[in-house]
Formats: sequence, structure tokens, C-alpha cells
Amino acid sequence: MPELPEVETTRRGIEPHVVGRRVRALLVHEPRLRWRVEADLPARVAGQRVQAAGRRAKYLLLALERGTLLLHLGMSGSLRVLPADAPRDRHDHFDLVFDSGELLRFNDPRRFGSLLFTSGDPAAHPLLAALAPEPLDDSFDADYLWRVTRSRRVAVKQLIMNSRLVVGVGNIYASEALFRAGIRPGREAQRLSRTETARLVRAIRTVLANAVKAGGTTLRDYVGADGAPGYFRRKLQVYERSGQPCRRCRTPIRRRLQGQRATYWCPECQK
DNA sequence: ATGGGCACCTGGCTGC
DNA sequence: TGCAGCCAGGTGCCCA
Repeated sequence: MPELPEVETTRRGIEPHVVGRRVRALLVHEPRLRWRVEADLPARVAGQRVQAAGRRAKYLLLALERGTLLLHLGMSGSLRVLPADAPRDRHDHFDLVFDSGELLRFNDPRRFGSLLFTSGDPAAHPLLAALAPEPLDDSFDADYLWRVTRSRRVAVKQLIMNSRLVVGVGNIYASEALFRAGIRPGREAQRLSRTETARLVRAIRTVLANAVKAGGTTLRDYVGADGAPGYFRRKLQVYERSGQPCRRCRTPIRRRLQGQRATYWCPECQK
């Protein structure tokens, strides 16, 4: 589900409720997530104060006094801040209970999400070490995208969804960014011109930033930390709009599968 | 090195 | 109404 804007929206939503709070308990109701939650994790984090709520790509990083919790929302996960006595329902898999009387609750029907812990530098964690630069940082620029697209024959849509090359862009925003850049999703990455890579970088940054401003995109189950949906859905230009008229030129939006994922584009606006 | 396909899991919707 | 089949905001891993 969640791509960078949804994870960032979640981060901003939880930050004021968790930073400075002490972990009273970690209650694991269902350890069978993407990776099994380690049995000794509750004992390791109990009593520690949260020092920061960060994000790297689609991972949330809760910095504790001794170590960092790495959370991933997978396809269907969400985190909410709730009163400590809020009743649990199906697919609520763990609670991080704070001394404030609130808790951070993870719900994830498909259980593709994860809860991991590292005592060292989180950036050196195997899952984070090889990630590409943050798309909203200055290091993600036209030069960078130009360089990594050379000698790559994959379709550009698949390339921008590869987290070793570009981070934070998932299935929705890949189609949206390519629409904004005027580039067809099936184009071979290495055949993009210099101008096109520059346009694509700008499009990715703009789409992600605008989606963050709107609180992300809610298609099905995504909610922010306060339970509110994201409002970027109404700004979607192509995603899940196949057959509907392009908002720019009225040509029907097309859909096809690319690497087993649905791709949407306007055959007129994108070349 | 690169890229393709599969796996992990549940639930909602479609069509017979 | 029931059920099979398909689809869904991700991504690590195995193989060619």
C-alpha cells in the first residue's frame, strides 16, 4: 500500500505522540509478519525513551536510547496512535505502549509489514544499506538518474520502482510521475534522453511532494496515524483510471501489466 | 551485473 | 448463495 508519501504522512502523524515518550511495553499479538518478530524484542525495548521518529525510503525508524526499531508497512499496513485501552480488532499485530497513556498500534491484514530492531547504525542494516538516495534530497538529481539509466534495458517504470536506484516510488506514483514527465512507462531506461531524465527527476519529486501535502493516497485501507485517509486520490491523473478520459487531452487512459504490476498511461500525452 | 519470476498473506470483487 | 479466479500502495530471494 504505502509508498513514500503514506509513510511520511504516518511519520509526521506519530512523531508528536512518540518522541520523548518512554516505552512501557511492546505487546506482540502476532509475530508472523514478513519476518518473524523476535521473541526477546519486548524485553529489549521496554523502558527506553523514543528519541526520534525518522524515515528512510519506506521504512520508519524509531530511534531509542539503545538501538532503533525499523518498521515497514508492506502493502496493507497502517500505524495509528490510540488510547491505551482502545479495543483491538482483527489484524492488529502489535502495540507499542507508552507512558503517556497512548499506544502505537500496527494493523496489517496481509502481514507483509515488518518490525525489526538493530542496535547499531540503522543505515548499516542490511535492508537499508543498499538503498538509493532519497528522492527529495539534493543528491537525487538529473545527473544521478542519467548515470543509473545508462546501460539499463529495463522499462523505465520498473527502473524507478527499483529501490536500489530510486527509493520511495511504488506502483501508484511510478505511473503518476511518468505521466507528469510525458514519458511512456514501457520505454527502455537507457534510451531516455538527457532532457527526459531531468524531467523525470522533477516529476518524481513534485508528485511525491504533492502527495505528502495531501496526506498520501487512500485507495483501500490506508489511514494516517489519526485514522484519516489521504486525499491525493482525487489528484491521480492515470492510476486506476483506465478507459477514463485523460484529464489533459481527453484520450482514454490505458492499462497494461508490466512485470506483474498494473501500469497506467495516456497514449497521447506520453511519448 | 542485470533482469525476470516467485513467494509471502488476506480480503474484496467479479462472474459463472 | 457458493465458489473459483483475479486483483491489490512491497520487496527479498533465487535463478538464468
